[in-house]
Amino acid sequence: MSYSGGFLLQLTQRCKILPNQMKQIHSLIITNGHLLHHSNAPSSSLSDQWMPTLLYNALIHADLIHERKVFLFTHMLANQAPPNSHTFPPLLKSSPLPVGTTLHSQTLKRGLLSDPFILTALLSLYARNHLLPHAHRVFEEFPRLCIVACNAMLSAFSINGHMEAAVEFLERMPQRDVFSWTTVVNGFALNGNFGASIRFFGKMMSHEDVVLGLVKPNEATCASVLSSCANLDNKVALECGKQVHGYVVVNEANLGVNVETSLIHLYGKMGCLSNAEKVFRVMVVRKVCTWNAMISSLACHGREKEALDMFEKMKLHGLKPSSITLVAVLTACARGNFVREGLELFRSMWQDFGIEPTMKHYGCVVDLLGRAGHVEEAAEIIRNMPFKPDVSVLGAFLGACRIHGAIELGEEIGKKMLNLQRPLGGTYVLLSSMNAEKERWDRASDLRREITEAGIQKIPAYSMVYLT
DNA sequence: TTAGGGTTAG
Repeated sequence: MSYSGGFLLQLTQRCKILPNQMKQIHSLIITNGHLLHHSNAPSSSLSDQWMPTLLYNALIHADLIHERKVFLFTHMLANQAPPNSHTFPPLLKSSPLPVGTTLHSQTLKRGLLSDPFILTALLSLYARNHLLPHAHRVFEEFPRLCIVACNAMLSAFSINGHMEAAVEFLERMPQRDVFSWTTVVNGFALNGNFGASIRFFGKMMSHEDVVLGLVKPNEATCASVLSSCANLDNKVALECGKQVHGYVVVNEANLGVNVETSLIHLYGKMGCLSNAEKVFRVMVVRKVCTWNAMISSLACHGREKEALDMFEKMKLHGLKPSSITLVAVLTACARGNFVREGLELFRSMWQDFGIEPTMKHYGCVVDLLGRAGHVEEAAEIIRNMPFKPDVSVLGAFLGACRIHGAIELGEEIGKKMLNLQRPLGGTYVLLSSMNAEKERWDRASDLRREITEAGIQKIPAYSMVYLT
């Protein structure tokens, strides 16, 4: 088996090969008596046995697709190019658990298991597959403690929800860098404890690491804490977010696209649309997620038409909408009563953008039809879904049934919802209210009684007005 | 000297 020059060239073009790597590849080809002129050069063949470990490593590192990395790895073994400590980390990083464990034994067999880069990659492999004890065992294998290994261990605790252990570990580390602190700030957020994430950021800022100038929060830290502020959804968090915004403006030459996107998300979610727009307008680089944040902010605050205009603009900028963009745009359609546009978009999203509708998209389109009074069509969508609807989809439908008095359909779906998961007080209340509105008092009070009998607590709803 | 740890949108 052999590589042709054309294949090699294709591979190197697809991968991000550095100039000096390219020179190495080129010189290899020349020393083998073959010359590459241009892309459609006659396919000169290059025997694999001349491709040394270094070249395979460069290709494995550069390739974006895991399967191709594995292909190159097996190719390398078949051609007696011995893998070394540089070969495994990029492979392990993209490996699912079964492949990763095989590679683990390969490193053991080849005597590479004391290499810190390989150990870090193994630690992360087990951590992201929720095998914390395995990760910890790998951590103990490190011949020398280093800060990167500690940070990987911090991340392992965070991913697996052991935040107390993470904090304790961080406090006992001989030294911490900005990665250490960011990992924990983000860890709390990962586990849904946004308040703790913000408080921990505060702790970081008053810790001697920062006070003495040993550590300085960077874009990742700020993006992470801003996202926690947005998710916490209260006035204190908005104020905290504004402080972070101020900090970044004073301390950095430019904010960076991730911080800017988090700011748009924060301001947009809190209803400060003018602030969100101000950030958006002056941005130099905008990513798909930036547009997503702006579109959903507009969609959720009564500016549905502008959200749709923004979507058009995004496409004009040559960006490819993501699954989340479609959720935001469909939300805008549902709330703005753009039924035709929404349905068209939903039906063509696969064809136009290659995006498969998920539960969220179904939820949006059921909401879209339901709000507009097309209850039967909404039911039809649910019946034809390729997977089982969850409470969000059924809930949107039930809401529509209530608004439009479709009591029979509502009862049917309501029952499904009650069977689907642990009974939710809200579902009973909604069903009961629907019956009450139709003056079916017996059924309404039965449902109310079922709530008490099942020992379900309905969390009282509340509204709040912030004074600015 | 081609390598390891933390980043935003629903």
